[in-house]
Amino acid sequence: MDMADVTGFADLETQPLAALAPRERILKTASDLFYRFSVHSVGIDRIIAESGVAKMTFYKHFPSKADLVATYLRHKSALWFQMLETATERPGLSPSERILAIFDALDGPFRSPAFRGCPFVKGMAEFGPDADAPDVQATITAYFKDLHDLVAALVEPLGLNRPERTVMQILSLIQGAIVMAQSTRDPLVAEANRDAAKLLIDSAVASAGA
Amino acid sequence: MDMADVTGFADLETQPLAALAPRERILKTASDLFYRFSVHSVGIDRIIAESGVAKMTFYKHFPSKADLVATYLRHKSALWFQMLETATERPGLSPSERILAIFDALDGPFRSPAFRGCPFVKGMAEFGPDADAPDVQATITAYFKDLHDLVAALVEPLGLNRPERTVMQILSLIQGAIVMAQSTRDPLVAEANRDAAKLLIDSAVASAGA
DNA sequence: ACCTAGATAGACAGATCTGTCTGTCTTTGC
DNA sequence: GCAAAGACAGACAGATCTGTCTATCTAGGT
Repeated sequence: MDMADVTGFADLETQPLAALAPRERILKTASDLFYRFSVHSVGIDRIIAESGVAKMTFYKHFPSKADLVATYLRHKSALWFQMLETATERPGLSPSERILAIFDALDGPFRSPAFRGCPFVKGMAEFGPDADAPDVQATITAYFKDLHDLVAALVEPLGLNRPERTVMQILSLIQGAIVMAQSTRDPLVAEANRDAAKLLIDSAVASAGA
Repeated sequence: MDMADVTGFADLETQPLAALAPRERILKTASDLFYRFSVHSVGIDRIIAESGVAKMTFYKHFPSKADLVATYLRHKSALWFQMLETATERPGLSPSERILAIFDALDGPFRSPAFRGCPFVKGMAEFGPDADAPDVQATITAYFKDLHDLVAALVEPLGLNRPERTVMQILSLIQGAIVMAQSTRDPLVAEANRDAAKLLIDSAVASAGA
């Protein structure tokens, strides 16, 4: 699936800020600030100022802050799944290796000093089920469903007896790795959890073959 | 370690709200609201109103909101470690079973409709390394260190070759379970991760014995 | 050259947030 | 029964937040 068609963000990550069109400049600035400081800590005025845009221009492109937040999360989701798909769809990998490729892909981000954890776990913290922001909540819910479906699709070819159980364990190792990478900055988290996942998969495959 | 001495919260969880002294009433109200809606979403005025306390009384007991937030987190930490210690120190458990007891202890909270994830992961989301709230950040950092130390102490008697690696994997399964329990409400997360932990532990013990 | 669409700067309204202050009432110890 | 300490209600200040509005400027298409 080509996310660029859906989001229209193009290569927003590599362009210099000043060269971007207003809408992309706003989104990139907001994305950086939201991820770094949390959504509630960053006001519209700051995003306006740092993206060098007029207030009316902002509200022309994003009808409300909630709208910008939802767009920010969809943007993060698109980039993240793009990375995951690149890693897992590499040709020549066995079904098991495709799953483990997720943990290899995590290693780079974990080592980045800008890494601040999972935007969607952070999103749940700020916009939980009791919040009043349906768009944002729907985006977060969709992310977790999509990640589940991706892992489920990778587990399916293993032909396990209880695939959902293994899917849940793999997802736990992924989410757990992200939390651990954020709280301790230990660079070995990704590798340690990769090995844990391998053990789980091998064991599940072995008992399915019996 | 007796947390009650350190925190002085006593049995704040079971008393009816009106019977509590002002300080405890404030803390219980704030704790519920912060956990449910996030810290930044709940203003002092709301805490004042719902705890039925005067504003001056509030500021007499808590010099600032940041102070209340740090106290809230220390309170949550104390309760959580109390539960963990009760579960893991039960007599008659083998070293491995003590570790697995953590996942058994998670099962109850996961099934509670009031469950909203880990207060400290949420805390990191709102008060990350770039925030300006040293007390709160220190409390969060201390929590992750304490949890690490608790698991490390449980892993130590297993006599593994690379205990830190197993500690990290166990911690990942714990944090991952919490994230998964919050995002999906699947009641089987705790059990699935308990089994994953058992596999990891047995495998690590086996290769240490060799 | 002109006209239109969109960007710019910045004032403004209304709500909300933290924290301070005043003055009255209630409770408690002696 | 009384004095002292603490809790009460609520106004207030100053900052900040989202979102609206006006009025000017700039860039492109024809």
